Amino acid sequence: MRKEFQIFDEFIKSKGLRHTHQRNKILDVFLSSEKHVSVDDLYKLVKKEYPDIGYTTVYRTMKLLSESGLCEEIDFGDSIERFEHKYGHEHHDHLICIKCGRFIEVSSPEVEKIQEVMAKKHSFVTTKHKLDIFGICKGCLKKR
Amino acid sequence: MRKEFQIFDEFIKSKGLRHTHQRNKILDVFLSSEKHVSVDDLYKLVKKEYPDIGYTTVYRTMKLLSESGLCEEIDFGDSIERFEHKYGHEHHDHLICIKCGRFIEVSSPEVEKIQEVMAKKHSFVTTKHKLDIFGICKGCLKKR
DNA sequence: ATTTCTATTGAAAAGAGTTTTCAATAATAA
DNA sequence: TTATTATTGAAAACTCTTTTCAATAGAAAT
Repeated sequence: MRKEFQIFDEFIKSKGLRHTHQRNKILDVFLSSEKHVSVDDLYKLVKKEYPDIGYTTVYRTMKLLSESGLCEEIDFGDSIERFEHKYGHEHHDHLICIKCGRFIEVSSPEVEKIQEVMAKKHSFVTTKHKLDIFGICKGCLKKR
Repeated sequence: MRKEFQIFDEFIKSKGLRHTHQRNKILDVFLSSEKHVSVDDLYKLVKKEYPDIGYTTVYRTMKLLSESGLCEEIDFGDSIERFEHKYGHEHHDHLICIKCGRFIEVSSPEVEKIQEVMAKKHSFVTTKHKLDIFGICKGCLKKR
């Protein structure tokens, strides 16, 4: 059993919630999709394998997964909520193509430093940051 | 007359659009509010001075201002579209307080460098970036 | 000035995505 | 097995954004 299921089990227990087939199946489908999925994306994926699971349950389960720390709500500025895998994934930033919408996950330890410098300067206690770099990707450049 | 009105005039002309009282008044109110306003925020401000101007017109005028380069649509992740002054304002990043929602505009030339390094690494041609640093501000820290 | 043409306006409706409601059902403890 | 109550799914309600459409008002031509 993947570690993620244990984490979710513990979260469920600690909150006094209940185990359900739906929740397990939704977590399973989420884990097998290594992308940034919206509720609707995930609902469609879930539907393929488990047609009886409703949209609302997917929505609510994703909120629980967020709370449990297994995923994180991200925002690419298109007003659609997406969920990113969090367990076993280092913090990273995004390089987003404004032509095709594809993105690359990148790491830059330098940003951590900037975060700290800014924090000191303005007496903030910082918790996290989000850096999105926009541009045109290799593929889209070729197409021209 | 502020330079912004000239820019807007030129934009209007170049697009074959028309001058209207409403558009001028909305731009005027926007310029006098040095904050990040949502359409609704701005509508309420406009309403105070010009009660006959409708929400839709405010909405549409902000789209025009964005096109003309006088403002930029920004996104603090709360699914509300906000507009930031652009003319006469350097690019900056945000230090956002997760307690009170207030933010500080900060500059960090280092991020530009990171952007370029990332670009080269992944054969991207980058156009811009967006860095939001989250944390707890001075004021909120004191309140504890 | 007046007429003509058509961009603009504001109210209302439509969209799009998110969140809540509620009766039926299913998970857990007794 | 029974009792309790969290969960589910469909539908409705919300919230913010965008479009529609008939009436109005700019701007150009007369």
